[in-house]
Amino acid sequence: MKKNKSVATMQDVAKEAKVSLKTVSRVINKEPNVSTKTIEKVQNVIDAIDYQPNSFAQTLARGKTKIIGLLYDTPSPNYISHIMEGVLTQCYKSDYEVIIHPCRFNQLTLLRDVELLIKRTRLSGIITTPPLSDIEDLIKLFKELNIPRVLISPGSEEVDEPSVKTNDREASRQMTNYLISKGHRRIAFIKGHPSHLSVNDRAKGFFDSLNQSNIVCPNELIESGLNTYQSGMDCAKRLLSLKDIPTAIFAANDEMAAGVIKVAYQNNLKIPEDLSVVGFDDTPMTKMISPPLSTIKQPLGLMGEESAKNLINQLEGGSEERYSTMNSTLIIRDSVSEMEP
Amino acid sequence: MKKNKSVATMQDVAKEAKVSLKTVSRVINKEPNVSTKTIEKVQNVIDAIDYQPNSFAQTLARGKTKIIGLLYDTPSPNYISHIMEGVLTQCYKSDYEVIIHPCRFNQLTLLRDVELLIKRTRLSGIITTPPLSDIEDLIKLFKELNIPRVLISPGSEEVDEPSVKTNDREASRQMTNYLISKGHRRIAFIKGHPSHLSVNDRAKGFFDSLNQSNIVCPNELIESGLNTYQSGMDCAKRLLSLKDIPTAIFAANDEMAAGVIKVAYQNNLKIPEDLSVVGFDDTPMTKMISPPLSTIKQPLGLMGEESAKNLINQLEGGSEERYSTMNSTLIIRDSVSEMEP
DNA sequence: TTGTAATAAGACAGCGTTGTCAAAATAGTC
DNA sequence: GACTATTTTGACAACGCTGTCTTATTACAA
Repeated sequence: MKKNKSVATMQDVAKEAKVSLKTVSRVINKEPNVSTKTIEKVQNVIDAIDYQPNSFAQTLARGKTKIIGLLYDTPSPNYISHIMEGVLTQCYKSDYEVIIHPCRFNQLTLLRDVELLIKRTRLSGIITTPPLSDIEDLIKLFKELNIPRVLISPGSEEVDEPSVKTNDREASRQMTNYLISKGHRRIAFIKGHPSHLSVNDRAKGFFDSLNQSNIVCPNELIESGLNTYQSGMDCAKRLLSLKDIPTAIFAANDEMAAGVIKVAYQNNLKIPEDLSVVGFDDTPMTKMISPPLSTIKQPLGLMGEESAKNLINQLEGGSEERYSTMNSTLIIRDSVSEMEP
Repeated sequence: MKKNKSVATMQDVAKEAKVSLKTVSRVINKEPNVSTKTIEKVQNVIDAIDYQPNSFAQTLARGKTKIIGLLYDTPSPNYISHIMEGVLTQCYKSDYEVIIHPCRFNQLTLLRDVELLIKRTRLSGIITTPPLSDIEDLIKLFKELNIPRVLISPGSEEVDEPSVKTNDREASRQMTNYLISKGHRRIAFIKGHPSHLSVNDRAKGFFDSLNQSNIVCPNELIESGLNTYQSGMDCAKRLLSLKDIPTAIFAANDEMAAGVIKVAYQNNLKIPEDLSVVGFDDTPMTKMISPPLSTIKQPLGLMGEESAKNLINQLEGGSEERYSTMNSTLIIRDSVSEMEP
């Protein structure tokens, strides 16, 4: 424990600036009641010796951490990396650390696992991504531990929890409107994984639009997939073997839409001439398949930022909105054709 | 600072088990010279009150952290999320925290930024991903700060730094061999971004194979892209407007390969009948485009694990290999045709 | 049994901050 | 100029753990 070449400490600053430890502390934390002269003096020393406060000592002394946990469960790489980027950006600004924690949705130990994480790392707040945002037991745990939290895209319409949502239902409605405006009337929908509630909001928007236009959708046109490429193919196979196939298929995510396109080609259907297809998520591959897929884009980075903002706000006692809704937008490419009248 | 309902502390354990603080500490850290009876007694109390050591106090007292920084610069979501997964898995096992830090490759402040990160969070070790692994100034900084590190896929052949590499050159050679075995002789190659050195190892393997088979590759068949879909298209446009177009195109990554396929279709070429295409990376979209793309897969998760293992080993004074090489493997799908003899 | 070595347990001082409270300096008033 | 307010600074004890050094206990031999 020699202090030979180790990092500069508050002591060093205090000694050099000829003030007390506490005064240095005040300057660092921008506490009031320090004369500008002193601030300047101390700040100069800090800059000169490139002093950085030891966050562990700070944390210990303060009795609370500045760490946010981001919980996720094998989402698409695209999803998590953009959300993460947003969370990191915001936390960096506000001087919070982020701990990324992969969970397994249907693992028995999930709850214990998360509880340990919280206790072990003294997380000050938590952000969850789907499908974790819909696990009631998890939310109950948060409540019990009394830990501030923000849920990203929880599925159920009325959660009484701080959350960041997107207007997916509305975006779906618009997309369906768009299909209708192009003359489509026989439109199929492929729902997402049953336990991903938020993905299933998308179906609601689809029906909203149909109802609005008084279009009746026969049951045979509603399929239920598992969010995967393969399941998209499976659903498409069924849809395209109907006697009267749909003129357009709306898949609840891009991967399934890609599966649809694959099967369509196998059935010698041209896209969009013989079949229009749209997806949801605007994953990078949508630009690379043929034809480029029309889809809906969530502002993932912003959602990440917003949830961190919301959480930090809770932690620092602000009183802003607990809920926020962000806009998903239609991305129109070349996978939808105008129907002949 | 009441100790009202806060978390259990070592004091609590010590009092309850009727031993000294130090003894509890010994049990927790599995230090020697504690009787089994005492261990059991203490452990029981720990379990009973669900005590979790305060890592901040530990860190402060120990004088060193157990935190690993993972530096990345806007790689593909697929790449970073899999690497991250591996790093997290390994660190979790060894009880290290991970801080993910996005950097900007060509940002002026990069060095200062990283230096601050290290000082501020007292990182005990660092893992870098490409292209950061190739920034000499960055590595110089690490050396100056004397911080343990592992570079993932550094480009230059002989780095004297702990690193985790893949045998991309060999895999490229094999892929090229495969093309040759299918009867292709006029094969084009699209190189990657010039500053991503590791991506350019892939070109070397290509030439290795050609040389081995005594095939001469005219300059017009070598293009240089930027790792993006768009640049793949640009290169393809040039290649496919040659008088004598290649029968196969090997792109240094999947995105560029997808661009090639796009342009090929625009030129009314069938794939693989009229043109064979292969990529590199096995990104998820390779399965979803038509035809499914033959490519090469890096064991990203394992690479992440391996780098964390390597780093932790350095930190804990082990003496294992500083370098490791992992195997990338050919993934054969349907984008290559057998040439007529 | 006594003496000695080995083993087990404890006392206590940090680690680098911040919070509390008291003291000093300054400003403001009559 | 003396006397309050007010603002600015400082002393000192936490925070919860680990390292060092001591002391107590046990094991073993003679």
